Amino acid sequence: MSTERREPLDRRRVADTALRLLNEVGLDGLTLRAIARELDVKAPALYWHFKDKQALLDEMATEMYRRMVAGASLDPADTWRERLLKANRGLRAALLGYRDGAKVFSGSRFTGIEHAGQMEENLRLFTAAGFTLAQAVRALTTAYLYTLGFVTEEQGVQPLPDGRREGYDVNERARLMADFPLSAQAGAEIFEDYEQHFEEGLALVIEGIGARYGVS
Amino acid sequence: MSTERREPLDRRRVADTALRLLNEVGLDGLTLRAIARELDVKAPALYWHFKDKQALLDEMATEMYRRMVAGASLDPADTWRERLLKANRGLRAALLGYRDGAKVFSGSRFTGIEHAGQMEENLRLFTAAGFTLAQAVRALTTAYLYTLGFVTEEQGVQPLPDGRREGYDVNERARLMADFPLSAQAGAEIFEDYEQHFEEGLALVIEGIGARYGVS
DNA sequence: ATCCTCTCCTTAACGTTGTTAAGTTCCTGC
DNA sequence: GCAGGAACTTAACAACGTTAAGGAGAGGAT
Repeated sequence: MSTERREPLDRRRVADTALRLLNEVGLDGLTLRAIARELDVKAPALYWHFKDKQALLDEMATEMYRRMVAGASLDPADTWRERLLKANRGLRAALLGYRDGAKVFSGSRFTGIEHAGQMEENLRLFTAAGFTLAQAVRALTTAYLYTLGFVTEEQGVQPLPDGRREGYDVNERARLMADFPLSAQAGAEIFEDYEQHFEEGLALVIEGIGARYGVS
Repeated sequence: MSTERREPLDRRRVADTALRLLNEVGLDGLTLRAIARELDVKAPALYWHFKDKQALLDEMATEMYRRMVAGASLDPADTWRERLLKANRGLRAALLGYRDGAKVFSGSRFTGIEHAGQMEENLRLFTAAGFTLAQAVRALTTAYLYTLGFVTEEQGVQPLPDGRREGYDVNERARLMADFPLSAQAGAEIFEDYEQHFEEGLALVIEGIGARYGVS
């Protein structure tokens, strides 16, 4: 009777399974018991590999980042503008790839220092393009924080790729805001077409970097 | 023996107390039982005023916003640049005023439409300054999302006004990153002097708005 | 062969959490 | 004096993160 022993878990496999489950049940439904069940193991077993749930979430965030980097085609010959566009579009896509992706990501910390590779590459490209190190850091983080804020808000309104959480019907909203004509009219500008609005905001940030730091 | 009856709670008073408690115990410690205790009431009593905990958090976010608006000195004669500076500095200060303020804020939704007043004012100022409505919305939200992302990250590293969460010692970090010289050197640019770095990023966004939309 | 030790997991349990159901008290209008 | 609603309490539930204790199996040393 099936004496075959499952081979031991490791942090990566756990994080991998947890990320898959995240898309099915969301962050609220992501309990240690549910993750353990998926791995054919009991919940306390996870404590052999992680000191607590936050450590598991940290590993999930790190794994998200690994996949993002792996899926990115970063050409060392990119201009800094292209790099900023690619990196932040890639980040947004990566976060949107998971339910509550932005929340998990921004609530966690990377395990290890793998992420430094990508950062180093970016800083190298920017300094080579004429930025001081301080300017490079400011440019990259400002765009990064904008993207993180954007997707956080986006996923707050649209937790799932399809469908919209209740309370954000644009017509209903406009009716309530009859006394605030501009705000009412702005509804479409806020709650529709996130793709294009993200691009526009990112363009603003990039434009600002070019203008303020005088780098073309 | 003290036949005096406490006068009934209301949503505002509950949210007010919860916000005060938030600063003492943080979001994790903010349980319904703790809030109720503070109000000299049992936990289920809160369900008379709120349908669930999220509704209470929503009211807290709304109250945070109310206070922010009340504490802001928005001159209708502001230039759009001054307005963006004031509004976003004010937002950051408001969020930093509470432990986990950014998390509570971005995880919640406003109750009612009070917030539309401020928004209307901003849109009016921007359109009067020559922005189209779409541009005005994009300018305001881009800055808003940057600020939200910034403070979220800031409070992730520095949950309390003083002291720093473990794992972010800048020297230790630099040692680990010996193989990534630029990243190592960038540590100070990332984890020190949030005040100034916030200002610099905000300046970038504002500069981008001016440049891209051709409004001086 | 026997014993030891280390890895990896299970069983059982603890305290706490958000939430619901049912009952209680007090005030108001008729 | 009675009905009814408003504003609570008491009691309980299932589920959660986490800990303590122990057990199965592999590998090496004696």
